[in-house]
Amino acid sequence: MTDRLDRAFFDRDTVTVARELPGRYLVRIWDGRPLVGQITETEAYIGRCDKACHAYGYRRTPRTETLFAPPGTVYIYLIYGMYHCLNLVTEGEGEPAAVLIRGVRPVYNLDIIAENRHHCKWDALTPARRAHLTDGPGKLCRAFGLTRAQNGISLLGDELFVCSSLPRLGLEREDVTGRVQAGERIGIDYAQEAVHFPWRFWLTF
DNA sequence: CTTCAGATGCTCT
DNA sequence: GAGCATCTGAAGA
Repeated sequence: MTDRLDRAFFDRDTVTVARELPGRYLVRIWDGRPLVGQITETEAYIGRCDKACHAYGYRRTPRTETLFAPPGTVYIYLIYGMYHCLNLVTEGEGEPAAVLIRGVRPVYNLDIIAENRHHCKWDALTPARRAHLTDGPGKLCRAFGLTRAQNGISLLGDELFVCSSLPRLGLEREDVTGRVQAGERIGIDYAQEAVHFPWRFWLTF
């Protein structure tokens, strides 16, 4: 069986969830096939206390409505008019908070992932191009076919979910706790003191 | 390797 | 109308 992360995993402190997501597998069912990426980079956003969060101070607007949904809900928004960002809602219901997935490493159905990004096969990509295929929030959404059409869906459904292992695909659980680094978040210069919160986590080699 | 400009449309004031 | 949780290709070092 696949050990899929359930609501209880996401119904915890957001920074803890963000720290524990690297190394797990993001699974997107695309045209009936699983596109899989190993999560490599995350960031925590917490409405209660974080000026970088769209729902800072419990700000409730049409866009932030999804952040108030139950833990395990998918929050996707459009950024810079052309890219999407994937977030996973955390903490208790009514606490607007989420983890931004900033990067994954492609591990299964590589040809489809390459096709979605560059309209070519995986084998046609240079090592440098492979390394950067899904290493940004906008890139991975493009590669995994995620848009606002998926905003509000649940990770407990069958379109998109996160697993600790996928034995049927030969992907075992990895304990990467010793390889996770923490640092400041990216691209939030407007967020004053929150700029320095060490709420970004990434996998090292 | 690095910097830099430009793309593009939604969201909230 | 201003700004945005980004990415790309071009140009330079």
